[in-house]
Amino acid sequence: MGVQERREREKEYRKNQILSAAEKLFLTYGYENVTMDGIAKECELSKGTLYLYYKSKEELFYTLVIKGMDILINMFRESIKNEDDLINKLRNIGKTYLDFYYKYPGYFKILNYMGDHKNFNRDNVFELEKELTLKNKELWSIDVELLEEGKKRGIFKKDFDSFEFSLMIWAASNGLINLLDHLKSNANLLKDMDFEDYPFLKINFENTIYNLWERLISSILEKPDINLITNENKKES
Amino acid sequence: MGVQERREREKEYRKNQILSAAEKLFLTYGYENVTMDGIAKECELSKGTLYLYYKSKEELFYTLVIKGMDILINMFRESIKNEDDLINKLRNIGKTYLDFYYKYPGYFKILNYMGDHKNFNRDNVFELEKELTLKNKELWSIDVELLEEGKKRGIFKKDFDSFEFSLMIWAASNGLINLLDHLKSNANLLKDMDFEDYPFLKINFENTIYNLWERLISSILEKPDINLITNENKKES
Amino acid sequence: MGVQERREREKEYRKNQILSAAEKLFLTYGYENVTMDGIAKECELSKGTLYLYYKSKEELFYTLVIKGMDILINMFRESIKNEDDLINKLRNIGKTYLDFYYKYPGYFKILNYMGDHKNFNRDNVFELEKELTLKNKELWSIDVELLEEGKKRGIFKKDFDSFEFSLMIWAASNGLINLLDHLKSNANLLKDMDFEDYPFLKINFENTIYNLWERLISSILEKPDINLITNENKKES
Amino acid sequence: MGVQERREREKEYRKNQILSAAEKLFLTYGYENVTMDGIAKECELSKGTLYLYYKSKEELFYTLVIKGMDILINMFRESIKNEDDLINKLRNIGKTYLDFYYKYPGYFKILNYMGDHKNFNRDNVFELEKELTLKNKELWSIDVELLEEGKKRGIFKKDFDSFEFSLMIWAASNGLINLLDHLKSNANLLKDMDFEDYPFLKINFENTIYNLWERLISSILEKPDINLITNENKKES
DNA sequence: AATGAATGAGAGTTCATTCAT
DNA sequence: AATGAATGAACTCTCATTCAT
Repeated sequence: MGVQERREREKEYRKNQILSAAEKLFLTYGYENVTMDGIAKECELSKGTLYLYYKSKEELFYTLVIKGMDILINMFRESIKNEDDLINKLRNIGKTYLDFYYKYPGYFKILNYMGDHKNFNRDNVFELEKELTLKNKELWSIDVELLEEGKKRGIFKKDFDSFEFSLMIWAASNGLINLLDHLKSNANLLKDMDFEDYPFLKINFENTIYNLWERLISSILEKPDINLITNENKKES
Repeated sequence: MGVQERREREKEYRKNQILSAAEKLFLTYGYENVTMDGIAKECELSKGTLYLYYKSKEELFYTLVIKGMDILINMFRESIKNEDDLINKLRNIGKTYLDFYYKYPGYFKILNYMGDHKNFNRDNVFELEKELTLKNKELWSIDVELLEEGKKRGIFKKDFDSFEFSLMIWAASNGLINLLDHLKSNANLLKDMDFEDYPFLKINFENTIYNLWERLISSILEKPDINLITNENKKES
Repeated sequence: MGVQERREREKEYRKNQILSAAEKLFLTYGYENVTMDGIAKECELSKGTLYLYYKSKEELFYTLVIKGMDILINMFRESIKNEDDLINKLRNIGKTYLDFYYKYPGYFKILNYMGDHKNFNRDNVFELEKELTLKNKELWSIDVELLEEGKKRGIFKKDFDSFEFSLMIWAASNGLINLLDHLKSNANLLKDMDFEDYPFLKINFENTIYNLWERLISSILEKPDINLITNENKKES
Repeated sequence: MGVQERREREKEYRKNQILSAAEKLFLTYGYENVTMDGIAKECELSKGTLYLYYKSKEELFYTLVIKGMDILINMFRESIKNEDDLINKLRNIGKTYLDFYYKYPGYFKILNYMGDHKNFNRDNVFELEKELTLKNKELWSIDVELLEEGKKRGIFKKDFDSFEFSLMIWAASNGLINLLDHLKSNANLLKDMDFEDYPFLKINFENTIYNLWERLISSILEKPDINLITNENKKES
């Protein structure tokens, strides 16, 4: 019946309404500085209603983390589907991670420096960490396969460990984006000081992260004749 | 006179006594999982006394962050003092950051992903962020100067932005160490799953971070004939 | 007409459906450990529907107490209907109270130590206590009449107050059954201690309560030549 | 020092202050209808202070139960210390139980029909029930020993089980006192109805309970020539 | 008649901070 | 200077009841 369908839709809508409010607050203030009262006020529902849709604050946060991971994985898969060139595939992965941050800065944060599991109940931590680890492995595997294939085809050198390189490039990207985020979220603060002319406020991070990937990719090329993206041809973000 | 001096000394002693207890607890359990009661018990003073020396829990934490930064800055300075070779100086900075993590994992954490400022009072956040930014700038400047000098001497290429590169290499290192820390603190969890044979548990992180630096440094060398540290000559940690 | 009748029947059916669910839960878990959600789930109706038939959780419980009292009264009446001997009539009343406990332990409980009226609204307490008192009076009157008749017929002594004796024998029985119930519900606990061989775990309560009645009845007999039920001829429960 | 002593005394005073408030409320309204807020208000302290002296609501209640048990045991011991006659010793025990109720009605209630352990944490229930059972056994043992000695000396018949009789007389007394208490606490209610002339409002319970004991003791005497306390020589309470 | 989403007051407990001693 | 008892606001979570559909 149409009634049941509508109910289902409304239910889904509410769940999202709550999740959005939670996302906004968790990302801004961190897990322990967000209260259920706060989330209730943010989504203009009563506190009791929150518990109709999520059985605890923990579950609400947990849901957010899982959702973020799924988005990320999908974006990675999409980014290499229609690209044939091996090196470009690698590049796309790098770009995609930055894209993810731009599109979903909240999720990016939650998946990163908000990811220490506080006093979560042990079962939740276990499951959460298991899922995160599996997804991460999946993510890194994409790189590893590309690198291995490149070695076989003689595009990449053979004297490095593909998994280690994959981990390195991924972690490094993470570090850069985190820095970017930190600077962005403190931008107003920095302006209130006398830091307007500080060099890191003028950095084009998009370019910097491409730069990082180019340098690292270049370092494993059998024939490193590829032109780096330099300051001459960077895009303004 | 002597009396006042003694008083001053005793006051300093108390402040340190309290800070040591706070350090032990904050660095182990994180800001919100530590109570003033806990700190009082740890340093065997009464709760009231804590407030005689620090005006709030916030200030106590704040003091620790600053202390951590100072430690880091000093380690950086030390690491290049007695090294003449420009490239080795750069390398030393990379190594030092990892050293800092190994020696002071708690401080590393509070300077990084514990660095989201909770709901600190605005004045404290402002000052804290200001100091952090200044120290960071100081830190990056060391790199920038080395790079600029290298350019002048013809050791490094001239087509890259020194500040951007400095930021990049530092942030990338940060990302790698964070990953290392995350894996370490979840090692037991990962073993409880069926992840014992997963590749990232076997990675030598010390080597990986050197590797990262070598690749990035190599990418800016005018004559990239330097041998990378490869899997053949890595150290076991 | 037929429609209205059907409606009436359906209404009655719903009321019973709800009451049965409530009965099951209240008698098992006690008033405060039962939620309206729980009752709704148990009778497979929505929570809102409950309020269509009973105006509050209180009223639902109240209805059960009254129901329990009616069951008890009926059992008492039945127990003496077909017995001619005066002394046996008295004995039957005693037996019946134990029977009631065995058949309806939940009702026994709510009529006894669950009978402290929580924070019921004053009107309900008033009415409840009024009905309970009336029923109790009815119950005790049965004894009183038997005793008075016995006095008249010269079977019982004349130097005691019938009402006082009736009260005494009833209250004493209550105490014994309560003890039995308490021991039963803590039996597992007692076994977890080293109390398995404790004497009260081996007591045959059925026999004990008969014993009590025999002793008390015997104490008012004009010719106390009646044999007590002793350990020799007790029944196993 | 005197200071420390005073502190100790004040601490003890506070503990009692809180316990008294808790006693008053728990006994009147029952465990679940009393809130920590309520207790705090009653003893004119803040809610937080309660937790300085008792670590939970449960512990507060638990403390009350234990305290009540100790009082009761002591009263029993005292009641037979200076009495040589065996039968009088038995009588004293009966009297003492009623005394306990008159002196400490709150504790009496807590030890009886408020004694179902709600959702207490399992460890507390276990310990509580263990202590209660041990004390009860101690209490019943006094009777059992008296009865056994009486059998040996030829004062009591030999055809009954001492433990069963002890249990019976104790439980019966309990039942009577509970009834008394129930009637007392509903006396106002009963007067608001048209029950002023109801027979149970005129019962002298003190006499009734003596009466019960006399009848039961009499039923086990080898030579039952002892005069019962009758309506002629009863005391007014 | 029946639903079940929504409410909001209130539960037990924690803890940074204050202040009389 | 040092104490630690006292505070009270804030926390997460529960649940009887209401009401639009």
